[in-house]
Amino acid sequence: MSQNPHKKVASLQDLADLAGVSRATASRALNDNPVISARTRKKLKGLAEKHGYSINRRARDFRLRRTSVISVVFMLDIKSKQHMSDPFFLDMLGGIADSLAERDYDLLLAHAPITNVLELRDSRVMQQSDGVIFIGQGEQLQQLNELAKGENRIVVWGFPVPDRNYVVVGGDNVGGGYEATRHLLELGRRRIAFFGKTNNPENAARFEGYLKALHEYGVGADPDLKVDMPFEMDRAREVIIDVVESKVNLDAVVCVSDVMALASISTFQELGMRVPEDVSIVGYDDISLAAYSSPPLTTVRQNIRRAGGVLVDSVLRLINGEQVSDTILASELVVRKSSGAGQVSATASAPNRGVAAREG
Amino acid sequence: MSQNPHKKVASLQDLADLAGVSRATASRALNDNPVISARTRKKLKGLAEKHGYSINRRARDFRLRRTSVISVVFMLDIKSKQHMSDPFFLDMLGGIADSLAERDYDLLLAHAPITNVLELRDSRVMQQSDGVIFIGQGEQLQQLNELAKGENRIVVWGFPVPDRNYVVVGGDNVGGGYEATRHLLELGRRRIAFFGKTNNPENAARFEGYLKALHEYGVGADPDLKVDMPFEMDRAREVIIDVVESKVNLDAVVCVSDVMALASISTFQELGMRVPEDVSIVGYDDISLAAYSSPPLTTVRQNIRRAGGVLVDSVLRLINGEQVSDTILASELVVRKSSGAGQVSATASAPNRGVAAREG
DNA sequence: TGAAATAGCGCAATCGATTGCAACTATCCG
DNA sequence: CGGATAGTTGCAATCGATTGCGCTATTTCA
Repeated sequence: MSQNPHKKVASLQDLADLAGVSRATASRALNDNPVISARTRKKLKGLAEKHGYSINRRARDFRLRRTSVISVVFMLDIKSKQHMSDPFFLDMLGGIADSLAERDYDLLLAHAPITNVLELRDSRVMQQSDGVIFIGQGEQLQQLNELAKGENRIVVWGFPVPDRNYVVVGGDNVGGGYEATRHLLELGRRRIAFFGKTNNPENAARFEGYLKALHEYGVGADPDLKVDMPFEMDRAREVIIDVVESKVNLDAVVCVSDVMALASISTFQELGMRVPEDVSIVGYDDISLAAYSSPPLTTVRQNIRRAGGVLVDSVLRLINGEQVSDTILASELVVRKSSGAGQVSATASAPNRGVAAREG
Repeated sequence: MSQNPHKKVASLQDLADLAGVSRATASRALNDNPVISARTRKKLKGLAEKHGYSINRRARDFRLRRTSVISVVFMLDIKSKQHMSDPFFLDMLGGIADSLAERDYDLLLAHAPITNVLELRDSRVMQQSDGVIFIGQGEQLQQLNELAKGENRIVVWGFPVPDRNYVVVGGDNVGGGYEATRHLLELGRRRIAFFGKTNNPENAARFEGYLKALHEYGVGADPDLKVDMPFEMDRAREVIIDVVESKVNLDAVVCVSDVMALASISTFQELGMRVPEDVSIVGYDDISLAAYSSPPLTTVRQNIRRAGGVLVDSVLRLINGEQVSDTILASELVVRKSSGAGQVSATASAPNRGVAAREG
């Protein structure tokens, strides 16, 4: 009945009046300040509940000089489709958004200026948020590092390059590249190409894993088999066609993304090559379509949603003044067979969740 | 040299002191209040520029009792991959994020509670933002409408169902379904299936367009050809297999999404059917992979980024107290041929951008 | 029993802006 | 030359919370 009395309880003052105490007491009671007696606290919390009052986050943030906002910056141009259409990013964003919501933070979404990340310095991304998560390092390692200098609230999804001013959370790219390549080697392939630009540290690490596997199996690395793929799929196709027409001998491909792998499959098929009989392909990311391509795509899976959680966790701990160390999340090779049978997971590289000691 | 004088100019008061005026004057000057003389205004703006001062948005928002935040709610569960992995959503989100940034608004990302949208009522989505954009109506038309009741700051990407309490921006689903089907009819197909759940108004509209085209060509609609596809691709495959094994005669398929179309293609191929020789398929959305599948996918394209802009525009006008009417954005059939040649666009359905008169 | 310690709460300043109203200063005109 | 008018600017309240400090009772202990 009296669920909602006469006037709305909109502010702390209203609530305090209702309880016959001061605003200060009301504030302390709701915040579990131990200086307030249990009786008073209970009374105020009860009233708040009853009248559907909850404290005004904006006002509190204003008073406490914080924003309760974390910026998320995609380092890949959100306008051009270069990479953004990759479902990978949406999964990542979903993971981050959920984790932030749980911690009662808002999310400010942005994409990096293509020319220079430093332009962000005077933007809302840096000025109106408590912390920043970058997805990918892009090709601007220097500027990103410069931007992070002196700040202590920046976390980056990517690769732990030396001398950085930010905390890194990343997949095990070396391990992923290694497993992907090893899988092909185990299948008996020896002319294994690497498709992808290695001008960013993540792909470079995957390439390193690729080389490592080759070496381990005593297979020499042929420079012709390292193909610098553009992000845009139109142009990637052209490059593939070039490669095939130049008679480079190849029987397998490690791709830096599923999107590229799928595009490669269809290009090869159009050129009259059979997949996987003539050329066997491994992707990266395990996007949902990977399972339903023909043939189904074997790929390296990263636990993206979990990664989102770790990113959030790291940035919030940073803000909180804690020491935070980097995190490398394990990747997992997902092997799929054309047989149409189910999919089989195998070999996970070692997890390595480094957590620094917390200090009171 | 004197780029950055002694102490930081952090507040309006600092700036006012510097200029020898009051805080009030400083505020008015920066906000181009005409009551301030040009000389004073220029002086203050100059000082602000010189000292890198910009007004504190949080404080302003607090004073003005607004948030400068627009919530974006995905009506498809962001956790399960059901539909979320569809690149469609990321494109949409990108369009919205950019438009909001241009208008100096923040974005609060959320996904709808699966059980009941009404749970949002007491959440930050409704309470701590100035307006809300829903992406998709989900299957909760009633609750969504209930939630929107009395509010005047809600815009939904979807289908304009009758008696709604919100503004709708949507694609021309009837037109899209129609064009897709007509394309297949023109190819001589007559046993055209429709793959997709029609329990939401958008897909129902596409189905309506499908029926319309059939009717126009004098082809009867066979209930067996309307297949209620689950969102999850694993189960969708099973359904396709069922359909094929039940010997339903079909020579073409209209799919409600590209993801479903691509999964269908590979399933058909695995079952030994040739695409497009035996069965011709049309998708919906034109995700980037559509162009690079084998065979390349003919599909219906919606201008997603533009849609994002229109959504933002609509919700901001609503907040501003203006009258806003619904918008239906044209869709376009993108025809792709297996030949490997370029792609050809054809036939756009009529645009229909309804804009209500603005009132001073 | 009286002084000191403690518990519980209120006063009032503060965060950084906006804005109605009052006040002040030129300028203008009869 | 005096008052009216218009053009500028300042005063101070306000948005909704948090928090240092001080003030009363009440309890504790010698």
